Amino acid sequence: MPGIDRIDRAILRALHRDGRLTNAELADRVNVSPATCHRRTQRLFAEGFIPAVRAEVVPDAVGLGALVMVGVVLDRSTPDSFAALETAAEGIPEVLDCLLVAGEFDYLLKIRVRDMNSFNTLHSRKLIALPGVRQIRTFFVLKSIKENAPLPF
Amino acid sequence: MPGIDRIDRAILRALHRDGRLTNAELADRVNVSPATCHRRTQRLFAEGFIPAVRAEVVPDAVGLGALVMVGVVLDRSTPDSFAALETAAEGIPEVLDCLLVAGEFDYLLKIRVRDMNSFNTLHSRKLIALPGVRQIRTFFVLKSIKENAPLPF
DNA sequence: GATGAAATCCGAGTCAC
DNA sequence: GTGACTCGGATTTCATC
Repeated sequence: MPGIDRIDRAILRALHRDGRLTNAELADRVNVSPATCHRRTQRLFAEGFIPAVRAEVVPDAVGLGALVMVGVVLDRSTPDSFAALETAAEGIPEVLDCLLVAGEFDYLLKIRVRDMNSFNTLHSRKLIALPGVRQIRTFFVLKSIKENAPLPF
Repeated sequence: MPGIDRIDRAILRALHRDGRLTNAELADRVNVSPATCHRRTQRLFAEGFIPAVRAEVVPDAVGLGALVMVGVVLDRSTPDSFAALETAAEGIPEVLDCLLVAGEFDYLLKIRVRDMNSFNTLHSRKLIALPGVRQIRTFFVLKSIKENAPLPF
C-alpha cells in the first residue's frame, strides 16, 4: 500500500468533511484539474484509504435512540474467551464499537438499541452468556455531547 | 419535524450503507421514480435526518493511529465543572466522542491522536487542567475489533 | 399534495495530446 | 497534467391522480 502525498491528503480531508462533493468541486478545492482529481480519488478508493462513504442518520429517527457503553472484564485463565468475545461482537449489529483496551477493563463496547428494554434483552441473551466473562459494567449514556466527530487532520 | 414513512426509511438505510449511490440507483432500490426519490432525499437532508455524508478515512493513513478511551470523574460539589468539561470537549478536535454517562464515571471520551506522546500532551494540557476534575482514567486501545459500525436498522 | 414522465442541463468518465 | 468530447444522471417542469 503506497503512501499518500499532500494532494491525496487534501482530497481525503475534503471528502471526509463532505462525501457528496462532486469531482468538479473537489478538484478546485484541492487545486488540480478534474481529470487528475478523478484519477487520484479513484486510487484512494481502490487502495482502501476510503473504506466507505456513508450518510450519517439521526439515530432517534430510525428507532435507535438509546446509547450504552459497556466495560467487559474477562477471566484471565481462559485466553480463548478473548477470541470468543471478539467473534460474538462482530456478529452483533447493535455493537458499534468493540475495543480491546489496557486498564481496568479488557473490552469497551459501544452499543445502540431502541430503548432500555432492548438493551436488557441484548445484555442477558448475548453478553453475559459469553464464556469467560467475569464482569460486565454498564454505562447508560444520559447525554451525547459529541459523537463521531470528524477526524482532526 | 414531521415523521418518516417506509420509503424514507428505505432511503435512509440505503444511503447509510452507501452514501455515493446515485439518485437513479437509489430510486430503483427503493422502488420509486427518480423524481420522487430526489424530492424525498432532499427533504431528508433539509429536515436534518441526514446531518452529514462523510467518507470514512483509515486513521493511520492520516497520522491518527492512536485511539484512547478516557473515563472522567468530576467533583460533585462543583456543578459548573460539568458545563466546563462539555465546552472544553466540544473545542478539542481530537475528542471524537464525549458522553455523559451513569455509573462509576461521569464522562467517557473517545480520543484520536497521532501517538502516545500526543496523547500525553493533550492529557496534561487539556484534560487534567479542567476545573473540578477529580479523576481521569485512561484506557489505551490495543486493538480495534470494530469501530463505527453502520447502524442496525 | 404527492407522483411519474418528459425535457433540459451539467458533471462524470474517457479520450488524445 | 491538460483540454475536449460523449454519455448518463441530476434537477426542473408539467400533467395527472
